[in-house]
Amino acid sequence: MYVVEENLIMQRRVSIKDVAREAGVSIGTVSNTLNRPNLVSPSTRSRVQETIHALGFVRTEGARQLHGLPSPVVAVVVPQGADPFGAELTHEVEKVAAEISLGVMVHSDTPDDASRARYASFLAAQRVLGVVVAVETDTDQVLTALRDYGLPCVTAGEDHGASLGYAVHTDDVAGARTVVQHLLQLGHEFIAYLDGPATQRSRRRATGVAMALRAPGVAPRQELGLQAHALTVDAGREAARVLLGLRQRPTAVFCGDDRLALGVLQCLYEAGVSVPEDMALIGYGDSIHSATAAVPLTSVSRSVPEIARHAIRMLAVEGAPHLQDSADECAVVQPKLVVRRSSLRTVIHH
Amino acid sequence: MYVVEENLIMQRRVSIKDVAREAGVSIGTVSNTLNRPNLVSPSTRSRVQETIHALGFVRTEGARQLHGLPSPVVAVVVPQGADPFGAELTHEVEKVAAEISLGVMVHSDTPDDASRARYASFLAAQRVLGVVVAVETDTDQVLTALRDYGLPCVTAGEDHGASLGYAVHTDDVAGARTVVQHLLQLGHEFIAYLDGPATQRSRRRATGVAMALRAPGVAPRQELGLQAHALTVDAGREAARVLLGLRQRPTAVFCGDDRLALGVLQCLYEAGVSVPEDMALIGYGDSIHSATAAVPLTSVSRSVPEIARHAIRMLAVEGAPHLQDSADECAVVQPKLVVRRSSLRTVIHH
DNA sequence: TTGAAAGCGCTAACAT
DNA sequence: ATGTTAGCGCTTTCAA
Repeated sequence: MYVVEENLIMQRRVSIKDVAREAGVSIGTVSNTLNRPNLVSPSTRSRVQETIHALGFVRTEGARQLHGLPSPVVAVVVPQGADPFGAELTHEVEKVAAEISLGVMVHSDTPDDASRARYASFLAAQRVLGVVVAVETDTDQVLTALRDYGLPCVTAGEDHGASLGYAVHTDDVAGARTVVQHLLQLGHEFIAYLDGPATQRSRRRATGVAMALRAPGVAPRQELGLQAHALTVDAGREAARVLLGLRQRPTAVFCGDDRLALGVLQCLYEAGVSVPEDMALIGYGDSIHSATAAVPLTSVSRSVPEIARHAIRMLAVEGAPHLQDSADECAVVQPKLVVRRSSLRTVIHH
Repeated sequence: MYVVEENLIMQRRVSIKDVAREAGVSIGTVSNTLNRPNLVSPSTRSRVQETIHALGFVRTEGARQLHGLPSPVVAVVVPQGADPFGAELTHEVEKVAAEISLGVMVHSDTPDDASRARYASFLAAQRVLGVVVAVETDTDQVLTALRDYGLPCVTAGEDHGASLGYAVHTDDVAGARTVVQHLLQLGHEFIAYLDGPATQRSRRRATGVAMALRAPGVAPRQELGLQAHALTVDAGREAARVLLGLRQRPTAVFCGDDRLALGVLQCLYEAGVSVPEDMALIGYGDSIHSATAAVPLTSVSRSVPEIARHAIRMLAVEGAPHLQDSADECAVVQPKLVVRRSSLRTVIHH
């Protein structure tokens, strides 16, 4: 208490020295109390701890790092603008990181080399443990920028192309296949599949769709593939107009992204087409939008919490290079179909 | 180049010393080149800069802080779980922070003192410049925890109670009033107002609603106040059922939160009540959900980018205590009504 | 314009 | 079990 007041006036931080002086021990003992308590006698230990508490001492992380100790911080890079996946991943990474006392920095990616170099060097200066990269496009450029500064990276959610390294993503083939299997079980005879511009992920979804449709025992049915110009609500709405203009309309629409599905839903609402009665609608990603849509959307969960857990684990491994020469690792998590009202044939009132 | 290879093998970081040796100058000169380039002769300066580049040298922020330099990092504390406002604010804070080369750490708040103390001490150890607090409830407890560790705080969006300090929020009285004025202009005769549990913010909205309805020149009309048990989609859906059970239904519903409005929309959709034809619907917050809802929602934007800008400015001021004795500051930003289809009397097809 | 040197808060090796 | 001490990478006087 006595010294606290002094500090309030002097505006000087309480350092390990102050604790040492006040507790009548050396700074080495204070450091030991902090880092290797078992080396300190119980009586001294508790006295030091009390002093620490009384003075409100908090370690300066910066000073620890000078001794090569890893900084307890990871970074997440997400696309600029509203991105449900990026937001959810950030949140989940933060939760996992907190469990092992790691902090999380966020950076949004601007698609330009200069700004990438800027945040990469910033993170390098902060000596962060590693970076979780969750950008939707340009993944390779982002990875290159970060690795230029020697930052350990793990790609989350998106595909990395040629550049190898740690990565964790969802099994989109399985995800898409499950959706179509679900629709087939419901007896749909005409299924439309709407996805965005070709990416590794959309190609995997297309594969899954095809696998389900061509599976042995599945009778051939009507199908239609549509490509939206982007993974946005607007693009989804536009695509839906095409759908509604058809001579014969599909009885179910599977969208490769929740945002597309939301756009489709907007269009159907305006046109007075009921979901799921007139048309079933399924999204992908199980973003925050799925459950809160006017008609709660059946969607495929990418298991973001699992992705986050893998990512942090990989970074922790990189941080402590046990097997420096171990091969590049890539984890794949299984998606989960979340069935909601938008694909139910019989309307259930809860 | 030569030394780079060595470092790759030795796994040792390039320090200011290496640069000095390689460039044939003292470390003081390197430091000056970095921080006060004008004190260094052009020729030396460029030679040092080249060496820095060649060696891939990046300053260790931690070492700088030992000299009392402020850490270029701010933190944001948001509620745990999906919170559209928290997510948007984090994103906007990050954007503003990046402009002045500040990094951003995120922490989600768990409503328990121990975990609050944990992240507060973590942030204190990181010597962050300050903390933007954007929690929905328990604001005072969070502020107390952070201030216990001497962290400069600014409350964003939510109200702080007794505890003073920097704060920035939206003028909710004006926001709510604008909504009701909008509905009155559209000729609505029976307006329902649905909000969550009483908070300072909901009380301000109620005031705004009352002001608009009791304004001089406004003829008395039918009105109805409803209170949902929480600001969630589910709570909104439940409340909407009450609304639909009424002998006479309101022609417009104003919700104190977008999530409530989404719930109402779900219920109306199931019941076959068209928005806006049968019932106008307005939300609050202009979250990501507003524009993407099946019927794009008219809502009140809280001007999150402005809030973020104020918050960062306040933190920067705290960081550099010019006027230590200046009074506690509180900024209020004006909300904006964003009109979308859900409140349009005539349906416009785009 | 530059270099030398002290010291920031802390850890860890070493001495006692 | 505890104290002493040499740095870690950097900034910042102070001298030259």
